[in-house]
Amino acid sequence: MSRPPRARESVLDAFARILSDDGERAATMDATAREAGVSKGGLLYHFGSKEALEAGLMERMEALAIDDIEEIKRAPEGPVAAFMRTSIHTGSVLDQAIVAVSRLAQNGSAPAVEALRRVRVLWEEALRPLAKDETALQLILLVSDGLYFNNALTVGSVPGPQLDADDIAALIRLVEASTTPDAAAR
Amino acid sequence: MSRPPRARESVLDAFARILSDDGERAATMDATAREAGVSKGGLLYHFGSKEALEAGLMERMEALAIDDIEEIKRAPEGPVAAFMRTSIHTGSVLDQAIVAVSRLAQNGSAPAVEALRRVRVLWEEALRPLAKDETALQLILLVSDGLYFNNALTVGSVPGPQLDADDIAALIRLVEASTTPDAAAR
DNA sequence: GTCTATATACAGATAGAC
DNA sequence: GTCTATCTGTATATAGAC
Repeated sequence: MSRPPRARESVLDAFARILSDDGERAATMDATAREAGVSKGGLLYHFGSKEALEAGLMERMEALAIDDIEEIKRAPEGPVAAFMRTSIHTGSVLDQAIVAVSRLAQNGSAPAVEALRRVRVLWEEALRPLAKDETALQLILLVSDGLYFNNALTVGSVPGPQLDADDIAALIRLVEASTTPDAAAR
Repeated sequence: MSRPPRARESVLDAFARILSDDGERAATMDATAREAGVSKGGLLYHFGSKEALEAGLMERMEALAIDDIEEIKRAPEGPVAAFMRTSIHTGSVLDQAIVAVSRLAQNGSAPAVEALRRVRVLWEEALRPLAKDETALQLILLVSDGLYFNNALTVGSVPGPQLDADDIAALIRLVEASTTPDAAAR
């Protein structure tokens, strides 16, 4: 838990940004080094291979997800609403990390698929006590996945389908009404 | 509308299969030619560039989607249930084409993003008359997107989270109850 | 229409100077 | 710790034979 070197963090920032904004093909070690302001040799001092760089990103994503789940549990609007609200593109570091890792997963990285699945299980466990049954729980998670999928399609300068704040609020009310046992009693 | 050459179709089959099963990085022109049983030169006779190959795949996806929507409209179980059921991984050619194009979209292909958006609009238009309001319509589409996202994460031999037939049936009932005006009257 | 051979560019990774 | 220079493999694309 010692503070990590600044250059190492800059490299991870750059790698996540390029993966999420421009896609996996663009996220070369060369482009990552340039964006981070270091040379390719400098990058390779901190991450000895592309695989190691990807592993570093996944580790960061899981740490951010664990923090996020603790925040969501204490959210005044309730965990379900907070979870859904943070599933739209907020531009948060966690958001970016999840989209970045999902790009790796979709290009054949088994460790990335496993890391995403672990995070999904953490969310399931946090939200299960609030859902009226397993089907309701899956509905909440699938809507969140759908929001992420739409975020993830937005590459380069072409925006995907967008929902505004009112749309999201209405969607959260509908999902809560369908999935939580005491929705009518609120 | 003349019948397309067999070799051309084989190439598109192979390209879609590799994109969907192994990811964008694996879907090289070399691997596609090998899988289709033609040489690289042979492939390049039908598709003069990678861009042309991608465009060919998108055209096929949109044609399949248009057919699929007509089928869904006439489904005995109702369009919403039929739409959701075909959103899980059925291994259909349309399924494979959509996952394949979404891999291109997530690697920076603007035409792929636009093609997927056009298909999404077709689904919206087909399902809108059945949803009680716009929020309900978006819920249906987002759950479908979520199912696709989970399919899409399944690369190589690592399976993503899976729902069995009973889970899907329960999910369809819950979504229909939340989104269609006459659900109680059934 | 389909093939082989080849040109050009760029990826990941190594060696070794500073 | 960070750099430059370089090796090796592989991607897209072209040229031209059959």
